[in-house]
Amino acid sequence: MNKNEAQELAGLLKALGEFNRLSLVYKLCQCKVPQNAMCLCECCSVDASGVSRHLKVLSQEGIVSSARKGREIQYSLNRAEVLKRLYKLIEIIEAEPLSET
Amino acid sequence: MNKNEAQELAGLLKALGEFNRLSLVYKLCQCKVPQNAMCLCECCSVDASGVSRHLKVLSQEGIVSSARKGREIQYSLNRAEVLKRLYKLIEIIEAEPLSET
DNA sequence: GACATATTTGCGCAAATATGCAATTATAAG
DNA sequence: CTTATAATTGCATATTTGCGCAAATATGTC
Repeated sequence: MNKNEAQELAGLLKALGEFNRLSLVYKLCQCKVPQNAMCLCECCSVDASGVSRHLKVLSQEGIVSSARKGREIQYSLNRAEVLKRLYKLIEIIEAEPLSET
Repeated sequence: MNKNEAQELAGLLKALGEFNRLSLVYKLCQCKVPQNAMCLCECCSVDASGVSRHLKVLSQEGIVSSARKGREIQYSLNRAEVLKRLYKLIEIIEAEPLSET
C-alpha cells in the first residue's frame, strides 16, 4: 500500500464518514432507481444546498454517479466501485503481519 | 439501519478517513506485536503529541487497544472489531434495494 | 417571453480539526 | 533523589468543514 493508495482510500472513508453523507448513501442503497436531490433531501437534515454539496463530495470520490434528466439530476450509488475499495481496506486489515515486530 | 448505528459507523469511517490516522492503522496491520507510540511516530508526519492525539481518536472509536508496559504504551489493532463494523457497511451496500423507487 | 421547479454557487459564520511547541505526568534506571 | 525516556495535555493558531440564506443557473411548461 503506497501513499497514493492510502490517500485515495482515506478520501473515500472521509467522504463516507459524515453522518448526513452516509445517510444519503444508505438512502441510495435502498433505491432501485436513481433519485433526484429533492428526494434525497428528505433523508437528511440539511437544506437543498447542503444536499447538493454533500452529493458533490460523494460524486468527486466516485461514490455516486449523476445524470441530468430534464429538470432533475438523478443520482445513483456506484455499488461495485465502493465495494471494491472497501474490500481493499479489508484485505489490508485481514492480511497477516509481514514484519516480526 | 437506525440512526445510532449510522452514527456509530460514521464515527468509525471518520476516524479512519484521515491520512495520518489511516497510516497508523496500516502500520499496526503490519505488526505482529503491539507497538509503542514512538515507533508508530515514524510512519506519519506529525510529532509525538500529534500521534498521541490520533491514537486517542482511534482508541475512542475502538479501532486500537492500548496497554501500558513500563514506560511505554503499546498499541494494537482490533482487527476483528474493525472488520466486523466494515462488513456491516458492506452488507448494507450489497443488499438488494427494498423499495421499488 | 414569463413562470415554476431543480440544482448549484457565493457569502458569511460558527464549530470542529489538525498541528507544533512547551509544560506536565508517568514510569524506570542510576 | 536525580535523571532520562515515553506519553499526554494546555495553549495558540491555521485550516477545514458543515450549514443556511439568498442569488444565480438550468431546464421544462404554458
